[in-house]
Amino acid sequence: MEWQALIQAQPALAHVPSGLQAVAKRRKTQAGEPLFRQGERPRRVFFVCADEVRLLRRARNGAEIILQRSRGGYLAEASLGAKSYHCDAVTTETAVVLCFPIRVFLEALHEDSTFQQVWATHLAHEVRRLRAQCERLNLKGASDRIIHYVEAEGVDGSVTLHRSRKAWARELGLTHEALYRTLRRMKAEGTLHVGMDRISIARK
Amino acid sequence: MEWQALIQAQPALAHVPSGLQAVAKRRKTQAGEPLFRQGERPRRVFFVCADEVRLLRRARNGAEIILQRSRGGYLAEASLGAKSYHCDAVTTETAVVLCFPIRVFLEALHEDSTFQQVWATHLAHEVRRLRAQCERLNLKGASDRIIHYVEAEGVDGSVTLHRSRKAWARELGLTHEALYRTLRRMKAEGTLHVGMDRISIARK
DNA sequence: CGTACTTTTGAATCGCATCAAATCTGGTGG
DNA sequence: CCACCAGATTTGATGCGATTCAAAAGTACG
Repeated sequence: MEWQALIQAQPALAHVPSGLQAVAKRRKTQAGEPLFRQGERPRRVFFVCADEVRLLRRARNGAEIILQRSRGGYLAEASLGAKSYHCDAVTTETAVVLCFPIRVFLEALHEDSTFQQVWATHLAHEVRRLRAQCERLNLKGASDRIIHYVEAEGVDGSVTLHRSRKAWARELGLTHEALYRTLRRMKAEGTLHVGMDRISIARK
Repeated sequence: MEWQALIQAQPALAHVPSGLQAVAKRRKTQAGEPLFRQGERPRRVFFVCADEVRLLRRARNGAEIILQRSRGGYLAEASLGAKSYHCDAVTTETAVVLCFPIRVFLEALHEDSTFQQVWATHLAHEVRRLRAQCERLNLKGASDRIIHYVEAEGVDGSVTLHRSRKAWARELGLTHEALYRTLRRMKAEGTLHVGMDRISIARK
């Protein structure tokens, strides 16, 4: 497995100890293939490299309750101390994931204090990011969410978008139509500077 | 400081090593008092015991960007590895917080492997909870959010609410009016069983 | 008993989702 | 090179549902 390229594409994989790298396995899944099921004893930790994996529960009324949609990053971090998975993990498309045996992962955390610290830092950053996103999603107006995103995720009132606007819209909890329209309006109002992939808030 | 009572009220404070307990200080703040400011070097980690503390940034256009509203729990976990705070922390009312010196906190994490593990587990659970909440807030309908909440936060299609419905509405990203109305409608439809503080989803 | 807050219901408004469709883009293969 | 296709981008018209404003009744607490 070519870890150089992996880390290049996924910075969150940096600092994974070599012993853990050695036992990690890449896996390409079929669409709808389950990675694990609710109630099973956790045996692996996953990292989503491409496409999408969903954590979900089946509600009593038949509905699918999506707990998380992951398109990159660690999956089910909480399964590291848990006795059993508390939800299902299924791929919506052909997904590419890394599989780490939980036992080795825990050993690595326990023995490698650097990795331990990197892991805690990773989790803390994730917590911060998610809390900001929750606050953002609590805003009702589309323009409020856009401004919040730029101020919270960007630097000095300016962000670079690395993905399509459609994907951005989904992260903002808006339809792409609403995002396009609001961007146009804010640009016209002079509230926002909109470049190809650079969005800035007009100062005052 | 009576830690027994504290842990009783705030389970997240369990497993804090005695050495760290010893140097923690309780602090009652005035309304609007800043705990720290953006750019400062982190010196303390905080735990909100009562009332509310907000993390925010000042946007260039003058708006206050709320990154997090905390009404209980650790605050600014990410400041543990950071060179500087990346936002302001201000109290909206008279708040009660615990202050831990960061240096001692880091030492405790480094030397006490149990605490280290408890901390990582705490962060992982927080990540899981927050991801579920983000998915929930992406749902457009009020009833969808209610069902999602019950299935994700409850057990076997049933939750016990420990706070007022008004507070619940805010967590769901709804006005309290919308929540009351939707609960009434779902109860009438037979979708939901609504008790005093117990909400259950009708099975099929 | 009065005050502050939650709970509950009503009516009107507004903004986003939805449906629809045209244009533009990058990539694939003939 | 051009034809073609899938996906992103952009704009329009419509409807629904949550917000907003308003107000009344219930509840906890000193």
